[in-house]
Amino acid sequence: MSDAALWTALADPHRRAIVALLLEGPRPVGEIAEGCGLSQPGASKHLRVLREAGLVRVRQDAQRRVHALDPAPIAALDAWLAPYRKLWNESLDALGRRLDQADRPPGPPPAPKD
Amino acid sequence: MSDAALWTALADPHRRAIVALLLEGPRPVGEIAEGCGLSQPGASKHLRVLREAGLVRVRQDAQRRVHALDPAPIAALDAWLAPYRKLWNESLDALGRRLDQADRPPGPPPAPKD
DNA sequence: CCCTTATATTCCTTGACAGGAATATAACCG
DNA sequence: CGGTTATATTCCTGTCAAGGAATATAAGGG
Repeated sequence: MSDAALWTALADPHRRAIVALLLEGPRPVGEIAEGCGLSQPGASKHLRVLREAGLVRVRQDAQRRVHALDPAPIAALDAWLAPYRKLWNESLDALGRRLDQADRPPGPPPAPKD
Repeated sequence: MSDAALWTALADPHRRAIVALLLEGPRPVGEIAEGCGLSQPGASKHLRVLREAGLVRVRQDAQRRVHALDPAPIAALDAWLAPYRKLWNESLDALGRRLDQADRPPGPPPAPKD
């Protein structure tokens, strides 16, 4: 639930692989294990972490437990990212301006760079 | 540089704090340490990780080493996030539809979306 | 040059976590 | 109920990363 849990959940490459796999659709544990080259207990444990981070939800289907992505935490990540995205766009702008200048070397220097 | 380095760098809460602080502007190590409640060596070590992940770049100013965010990895994160964002938007749509239906239980189901 | 400031690195200890093997639990089927 | 499939949990072990203390390096100032 906490922000920290989300980050630590996604810090593991196997768990990112699981998440990527689940993007294609819900899957039972067995398929996830096979699809990611994990042992069954391994998959189970990773899924637990993902579940506790809220990234995944489970639906019981007979003996199978079908796991699916929960979009909410993704939104949280997106929100976290937002302020930085601004920074990134600004820097693209700056790059654009710099390339622009490169075309016409002479002229008044805009502002001291550093 | 690798994707993994980026995730593990951001997995640590102190490092996320540093990144958040640097969002407000470049800072020398000392200020970062103080601003995040870290020891000086602690800050130095975390900054190293961030640097190796490409999240931060350094400019030398006399004895001080001024650290600033590098926007590129943020863009990488954004790219990673993109496919999931679609999922998230779809789910918002679905929620909207469901609420819609709840208003008028009977009636012909709306046309398949896509 | 010595001294001070600013930062980096090393060493060490501790705690978290991943993976494997074995076992426990749960749901279904005859 | 006994057996079978599907999944979860436990125990153990090794690895790795974080934090603290001490020290090294670098740059500047008198």
